[in-house]
Amino acid sequence: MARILLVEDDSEIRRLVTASLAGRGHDVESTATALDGLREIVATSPDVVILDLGLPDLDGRELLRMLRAVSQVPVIVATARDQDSSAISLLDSGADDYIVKPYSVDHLEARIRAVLRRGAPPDDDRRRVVGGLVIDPDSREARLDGSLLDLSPKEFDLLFLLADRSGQVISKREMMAQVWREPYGGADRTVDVHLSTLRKKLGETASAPRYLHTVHGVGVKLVES
Amino acid sequence: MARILLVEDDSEIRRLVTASLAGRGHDVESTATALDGLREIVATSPDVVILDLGLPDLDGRELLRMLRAVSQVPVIVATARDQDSSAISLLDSGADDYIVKPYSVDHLEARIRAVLRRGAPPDDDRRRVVGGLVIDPDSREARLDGSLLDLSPKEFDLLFLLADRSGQVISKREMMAQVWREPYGGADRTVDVHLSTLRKKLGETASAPRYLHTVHGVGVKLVES
DNA sequence: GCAAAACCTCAAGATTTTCTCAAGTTCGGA
DNA sequence: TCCGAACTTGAGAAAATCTTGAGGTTTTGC
Repeated sequence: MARILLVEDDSEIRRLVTASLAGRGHDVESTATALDGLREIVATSPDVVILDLGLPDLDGRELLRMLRAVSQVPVIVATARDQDSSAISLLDSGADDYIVKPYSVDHLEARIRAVLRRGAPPDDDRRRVVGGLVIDPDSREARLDGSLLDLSPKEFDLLFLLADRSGQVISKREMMAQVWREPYGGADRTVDVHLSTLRKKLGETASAPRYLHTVHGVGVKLVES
Repeated sequence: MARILLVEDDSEIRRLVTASLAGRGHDVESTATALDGLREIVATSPDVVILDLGLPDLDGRELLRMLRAVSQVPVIVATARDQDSSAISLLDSGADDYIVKPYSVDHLEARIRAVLRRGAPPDDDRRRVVGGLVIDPDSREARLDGSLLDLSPKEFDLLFLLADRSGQVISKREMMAQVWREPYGGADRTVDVHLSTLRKKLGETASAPRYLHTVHGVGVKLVES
């Protein structure tokens, strides 16, 4: 199911956890030291890392920092109960979840599933992608070439409408109907203004468009280049 | 009734106890060595472990430590009378109860029922982790960077709702429906005020959010940074 | 090439939404 | 019953957003 790297210095625990996760169909590697762990992460890019604190060679926070410099792999930190708060505070140092020892393999596997699920794109996401544009109505985030756009509500709705039917020309009347709530007439300049601000935020102009192409006398369509 | 693992090197005792517990409807496995016992625990996740001290291959305390590293299974330690004090001291090494040999199966079964009743560890927990935020609806505890937050009921429910769908924008209407029980309208400022107190307790403000991000005209979403 | 129509953009004013404080009100337990 | 925590409500201020008017630019039709 998943490729897992266990970094744990206690060889007995390592053996047991490895065996039981492998028994559940996972592909498990393990190392006894932080440095070996780092090496392994770089070499094999596992899906999840389970990282024991209290390793002999490196402090956990230190390791996480180094790890995050080279990888985005989800990390589950395992810690003894008396180090509890320390582990939790690692969550904002780049750890994705934590588990308190002693832990059952059931719990561990639940955590693994959770972090994997978290990273994986949700089943039904309603994202729209057009060229370098990504528009996600659930988080209401729009990105252009990876960087977040700061859009107002109407701007976002408008962009999503256009992206949802990218390639098609959409009339201003239809925009008025979909984004605003006014199906009747009222060909306002309001739409124009919003299109204008959108273009500005997309880094383009009406006369040199990259995405928002005016079709004179008809409407606007969203296509790349 | 229960799935029981007996770890006992004396084959005669093993046979007898197994037979009589099985005769009372339990599902009993047994092993003769500590290492086999560990393996069996990992493989089958029994409900209770009855652990004889004085096993040939490992010291009891040692075994308990290893066992606790991988499992939360309740353990009843069985010990000969002359080792009595040693068994009691194991109680704080992770044992859940102890029984002195020779014991009757009646007594043993009473102990088994007791430890099972005392606390079946929750199968799965429904914790949500978002950055340095940990929200556990089972204990109704929320932690920020490891320290416990003092939240009122509504505040907790609100935070959990947002964390449960972190990354997604949640409308105030939906909060009203989920946290309060008023699916109809009621554009109240109540939600606003609770969000405000939440932000205060999270050590952030609306204009400089760390977790609770307002999406103007739409709602609020919980994401880190 | 010319005029009309359509379109674009700016900037100021209007509107809506949100935030927070403070003052009630309710509810449950001592 | 009384007290206190929790919740609700009201109001004003602050933000953010939306709309509108005016003027300039591009396109279309002739």
